[in-house]
Amino acid sequence: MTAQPLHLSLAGQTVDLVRELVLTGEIPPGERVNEVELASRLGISRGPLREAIRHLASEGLLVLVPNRGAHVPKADADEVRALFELRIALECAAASLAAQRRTGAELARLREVSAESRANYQAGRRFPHRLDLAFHQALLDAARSPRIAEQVRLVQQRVILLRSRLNTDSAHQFASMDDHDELIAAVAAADAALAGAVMRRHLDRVRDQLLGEIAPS
Amino acid sequence: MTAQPLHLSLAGQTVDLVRELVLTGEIPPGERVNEVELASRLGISRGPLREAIRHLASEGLLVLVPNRGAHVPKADADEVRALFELRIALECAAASLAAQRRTGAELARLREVSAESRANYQAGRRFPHRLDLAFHQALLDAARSPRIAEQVRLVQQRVILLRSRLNTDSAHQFASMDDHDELIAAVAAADAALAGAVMRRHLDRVRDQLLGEIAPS
DNA sequence: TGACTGATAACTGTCGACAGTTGACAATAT
DNA sequence: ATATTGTCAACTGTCGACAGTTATCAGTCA
Repeated sequence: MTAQPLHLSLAGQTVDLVRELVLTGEIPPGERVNEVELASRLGISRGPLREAIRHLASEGLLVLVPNRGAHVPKADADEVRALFELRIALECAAASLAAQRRTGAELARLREVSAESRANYQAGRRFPHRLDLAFHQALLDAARSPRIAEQVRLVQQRVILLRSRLNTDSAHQFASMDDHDELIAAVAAADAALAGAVMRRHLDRVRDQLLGEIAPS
Repeated sequence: MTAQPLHLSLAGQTVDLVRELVLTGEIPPGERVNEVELASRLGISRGPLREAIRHLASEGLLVLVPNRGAHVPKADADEVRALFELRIALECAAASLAAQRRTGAELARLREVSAESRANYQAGRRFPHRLDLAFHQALLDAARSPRIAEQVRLVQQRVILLRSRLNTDSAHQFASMDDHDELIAAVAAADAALAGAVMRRHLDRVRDQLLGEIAPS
């Protein structure tokens, strides 16, 4: 009953499992990860767990300290700024590419996500984070740049880690939806420069919002 | 004689070691990596080697296939284009940031590298790849964006892997040095938009050069 | 002669155990 | 009472061995 790589290797499954533990805050920032304890809790050996930990460390979701194991990083304002410089570089490029390459179907998908967001919001519910991610994902699909998409996914994970237990206020949500619609307009007009500029303004706003919630805590 | 984490863990050393094997072409593209053989050749156990392999895979220097191990990826033209879309996004952003943030010392360093390149070239020697890397590194330092710098390093590695045994013709080298000097001018003038644009043109050229050398092989 | 099928060898995936290091606690001296 | 030092427990780093999977090759049948 040792190996069962029926569909996905044990180490591969463990990566997703531990990733979820980190992103949901079940392993809170600053907390050290005990290999033997977590391994027995997951019912696996330390080998695959170690591989999973190393992998998540390469994604930036864990920090490795020699002989002292891994822990979830807790970010300060400087880290937020540095991370958003990377995110802005990637997503602005993606927005420009999307404006140049998008097909009609991809444009329709963007409008679909936007419409669902506004419907949700006007029905009194909040703007779910799920739909925000869906929008950025749809834009990434339209950009059709697999290497950029890869990196954006990794950066988005780290951003999620930052905002894991932060509540977003509704004024900012409204502004975000407006940004999204402006982006759709730029992409529809095939205006690469404008799409990049709008994305930049959007992410600047999101970053400042995050900074405002982190600093005075 | 099992563990000797005197300064760097065995797995950490192995990462650098295998990275060198891949980048120098000692393990050529397409070649499969045999864990037991390589482990015994390095005089270590399979555990640390596996961790090193996984790490390099996360850097894009190896590709993992379930139950079939790892191999060095060999890139086609599409992969070159996709990779350069990422590189352009990152390095253009870095160039713009460098134009905004550079100090006098950082500017002097850029000019120093450029001067050394031209001296080397005019002395009849070729434009060493080492100096090209040094220039991009100096620009990255001037940008002072640690997260972007991290990713640029990883992308540059993958580019090195592509051009591992390609000879660069001297006309292109001359053009590259001109691009570099234009970049310095833009950075010196603190013109972020121009710096980004020049970098984009530079990398477009480098990409096309690479594509020209790969296609007819 | 060619295609199919079963055995076999090579390799990856996983596990349990040992060795080395680190931080904390307690005992002692000042 | 405080600082110092020796001991120890907990944890990470590493190893060798076993289990499962995949690809190759020989043998058989049409």
